[in-house]
Amino acid sequence: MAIAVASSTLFHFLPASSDPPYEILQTHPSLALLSKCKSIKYLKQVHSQFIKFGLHNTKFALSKLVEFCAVSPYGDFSYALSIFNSIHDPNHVLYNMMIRGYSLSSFPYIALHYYVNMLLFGLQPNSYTFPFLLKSCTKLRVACVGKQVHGHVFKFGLENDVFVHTSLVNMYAQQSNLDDARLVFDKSDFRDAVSFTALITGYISGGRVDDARDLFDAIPVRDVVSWNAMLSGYAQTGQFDQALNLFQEMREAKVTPDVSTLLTVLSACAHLGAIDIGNWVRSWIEEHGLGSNLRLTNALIDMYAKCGNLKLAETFFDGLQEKDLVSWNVMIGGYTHTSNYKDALRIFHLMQRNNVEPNDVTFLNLIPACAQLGSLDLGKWIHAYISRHYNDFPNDSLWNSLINMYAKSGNIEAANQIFYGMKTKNLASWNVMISGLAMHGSANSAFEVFSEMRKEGFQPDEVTFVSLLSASCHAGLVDLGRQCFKSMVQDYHITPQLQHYGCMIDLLGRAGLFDEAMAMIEEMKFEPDGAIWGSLLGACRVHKNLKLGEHVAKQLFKLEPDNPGAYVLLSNIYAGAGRWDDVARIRTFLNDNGMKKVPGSTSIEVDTIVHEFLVSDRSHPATPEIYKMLDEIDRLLAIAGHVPDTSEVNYDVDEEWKEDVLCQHSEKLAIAFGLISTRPGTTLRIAKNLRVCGNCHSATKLISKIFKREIIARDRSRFHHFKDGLCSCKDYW
DNA sequence: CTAGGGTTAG
Repeated sequence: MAIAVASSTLFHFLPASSDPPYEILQTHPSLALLSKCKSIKYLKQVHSQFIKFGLHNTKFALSKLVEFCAVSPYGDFSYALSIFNSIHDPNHVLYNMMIRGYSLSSFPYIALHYYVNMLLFGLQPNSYTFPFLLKSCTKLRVACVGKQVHGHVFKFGLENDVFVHTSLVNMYAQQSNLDDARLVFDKSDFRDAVSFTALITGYISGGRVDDARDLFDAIPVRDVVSWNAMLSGYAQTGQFDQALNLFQEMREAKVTPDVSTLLTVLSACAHLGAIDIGNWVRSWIEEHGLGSNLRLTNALIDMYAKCGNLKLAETFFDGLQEKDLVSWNVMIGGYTHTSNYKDALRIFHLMQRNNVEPNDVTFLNLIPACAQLGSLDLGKWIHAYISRHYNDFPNDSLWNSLINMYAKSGNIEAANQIFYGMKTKNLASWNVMISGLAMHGSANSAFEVFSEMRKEGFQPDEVTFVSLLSASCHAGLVDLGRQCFKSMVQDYHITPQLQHYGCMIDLLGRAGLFDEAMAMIEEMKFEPDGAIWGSLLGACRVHKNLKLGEHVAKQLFKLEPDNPGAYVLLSNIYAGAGRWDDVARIRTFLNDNGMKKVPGSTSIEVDTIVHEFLVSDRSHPATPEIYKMLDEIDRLLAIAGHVPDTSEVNYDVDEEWKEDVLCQHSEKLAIAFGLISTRPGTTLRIAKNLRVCGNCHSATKLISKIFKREIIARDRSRFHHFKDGLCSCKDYW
């Protein structure tokens, strides 16, 4: 039934009347309607009901209306104002409601104005007034106003009210005035979970998580909110293991978790890879009918993805009828975090087809995938999009990420352009630029950028030095590396970390300075990790140092018994020395233990599509044409005098087969595909997941000359820029 | 008519 909508003029200047008995009002049927109100239109109908029943000029009904309009998310503040303004003599309840409404608004100072008016009209504030007023003061963040209101609490003798007391504690805690918060807190006899939690939150935001925990342990009766506050305190400070321990205690205490609890716990599981607790949370969610909660499902997707169960993550993702931006972003991020870059791109393309607008988080997850796959076309598209949308509100991380992407895609000029075009650079911008140059073997440029960085007043950190040392390493500049390491310690007071030693040992080993490299391992305070022994083993292979190689391999096996790469490297050293029995022994060992080498794969982007090739891959639709091109390449290589070196083949097989596998290494397949699918003269950009092998390196040099193509190849650790039969690494890698 | 946590992804 449609009810005439009441205009606010109807109740202007109505004579004040005394309310009917409270009991009658409280059970009046029109009040039940108010709680069901979901829109301002419906509210006006309820208002008409009040008029119909003659309640419209009772203070009780009016304060109910004002409360709803000022506080409910479906309310309308201007409607609250017009009602309040129509009342000649508002009582303290009506004033309280206005104060409450403004305490929730973006103009909390107006609450103070109403408080002053209330006093001017001779009304006494009561125990309900101060919690609202103090909330406004909290929002205002003006310490002296809060102090004055605190004074009024004493003036009106309300300091012993639980709610007022807690509001005071909360206000001081939120204003980072922990001393006063503690003072008020300690003075009172009634410390319940609420005031404890207010103080705990203050300690947490002040970084004093352990003090917060002491308080938490002292709470007589903990409720969900106090558990959640402590849990999120641990989560905020990255102590996810502590958060999960606390959650375990919470379960033992039989406290029912709410949505906030579950969100915090799922995020902790995602960070720690704690899939068991994650599974428990999942079944809890399903048993309690929370499966349709979008935020929880997003958190579940994130948790499963970060724990490595991408399949289940995507099942939940697919099951979502209504996906929001976060759903898409966690799915893309999940794939990026677990190095499934092609899938990250796949989800993004799906997102595009569903007409969902990406945001900066989408790109922060997507750009590393482009970088890793060398997907320069998509990267350029993102760059253009970002220039359009974020130029006025620069997001440093986005630009840094783009610099990294261009550098990793071999386009150092574009990286430079963004870098020097940035209005504000942060430390990460400098670091990412220096590391990009290091990857390209441009040690000189890397050190030039470093001195610019110093001139602009930036203090390098340990990351900067990793990049500088690796630049020295890729260029084989032993003296420069030594100087840099020394300067890091003496001039910049940075204690060398394992990574810094790693770069130095790599540099020294690669230069054949094995004694110095071993001395450095002895000297450092850390136990060498797999990467260090691995780089030294690689150096032993290059310098054919069998004796040290065997020793180093032994150390590596101890650390990483399941890493087939170490065995393959040693096998290569044996093969180089012609010790085929040892090669066979290793192969048998690997086969018996079911250890498979990480398959080499190379990707190349043609017309925005990334094509990925494995060794001897025949899955590509253009396989016949690719292999035809491969034959042509081999024919021309042979004419140019290229003889494959078979010593690098890992397994003891027939010479003929060896050469065959060599010719079908993934990079050669990618290059063959690039040659047949792009116009003559186009630069080919390929990205390999492992290190480039010697054969492919010398073959690619020749290919660049024979086919007159620049080939920019990225391997696991650096770039090779092939042109006119030469490589930018000067055959040193 | 009242106070405390939570705004996800990087």
